[in-house]
Amino acid sequence: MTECKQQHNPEECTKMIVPVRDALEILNGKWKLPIILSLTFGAKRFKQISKDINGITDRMLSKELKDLEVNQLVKRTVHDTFPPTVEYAITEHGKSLEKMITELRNWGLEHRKQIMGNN
Amino acid sequence: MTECKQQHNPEECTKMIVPVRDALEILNGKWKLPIILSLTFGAKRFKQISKDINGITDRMLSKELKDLEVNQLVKRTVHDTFPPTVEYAITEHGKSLEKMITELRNWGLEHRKQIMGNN
DNA sequence: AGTATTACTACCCTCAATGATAGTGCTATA
DNA sequence: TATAGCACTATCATTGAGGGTAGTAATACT
Repeated sequence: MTECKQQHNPEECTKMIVPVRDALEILNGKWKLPIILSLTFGAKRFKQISKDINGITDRMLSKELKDLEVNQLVKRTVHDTFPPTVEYAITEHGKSLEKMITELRNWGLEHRKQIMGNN
Repeated sequence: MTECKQQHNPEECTKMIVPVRDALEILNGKWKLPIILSLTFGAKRFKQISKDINGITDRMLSKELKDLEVNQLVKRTVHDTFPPTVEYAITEHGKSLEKMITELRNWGLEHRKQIMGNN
């Protein structure tokens, strides 16, 4: 971490923030990270993902999967069986989110403890 | 990481997702992580933060700071000088987000490279 | 006298995110 | 026969995130 104190170089700080905002733009909304996490446990089909993620609607899942595909985080594969089955898998690039999601998850667990404690 | 394969134990996966969703609920929106990152470089005043974060309006900054305060990620201190100055600082609990934000930031930088490459 | 700064609050508005519900074409199962 | 599952798509409605503009009380600068 470089320095970015109030009195020093405020523009440094602005620059640090940019890639965070980039990332947030790709991963925005309630559902993208849960979907990615679900797929880190193996390729899955549409209905399977929707069962993993409590409360997501088909409409949202469909849309979010499309977004993730466009951003190369998820790969969609159609198998030409009868009936055709569709499988979603995480890409290498998607896997690079694993560490970050783990940190987020741990923080979520910590936060719950923290809030419980301070009542 | 415990196992959570399609054929094995789908409920495991659901459980893994819960704390991620908890975290996302606290940190949602475009602005909270940028604000926290800005404050990891030292306590700052309102206008200073708004200068660090390009594009945020006073209205949003005010609201997000309030949210962060409620969730004990940011501490607000009023100094009774004339005129009174208000200082925002990150809490210990807020600091526990640092690793996660660093991971997110690195991913943001990686992602930019990735997307540039595949055109 | 006029303008700027600080740390906001109030009001109004728009649009994107999300939710609810239903439908489709096909197959498998009871 | 009918019921259910799959992988969606379409339509409609709602909500909330976020933006635009303005105002305020106090002081400080020019």
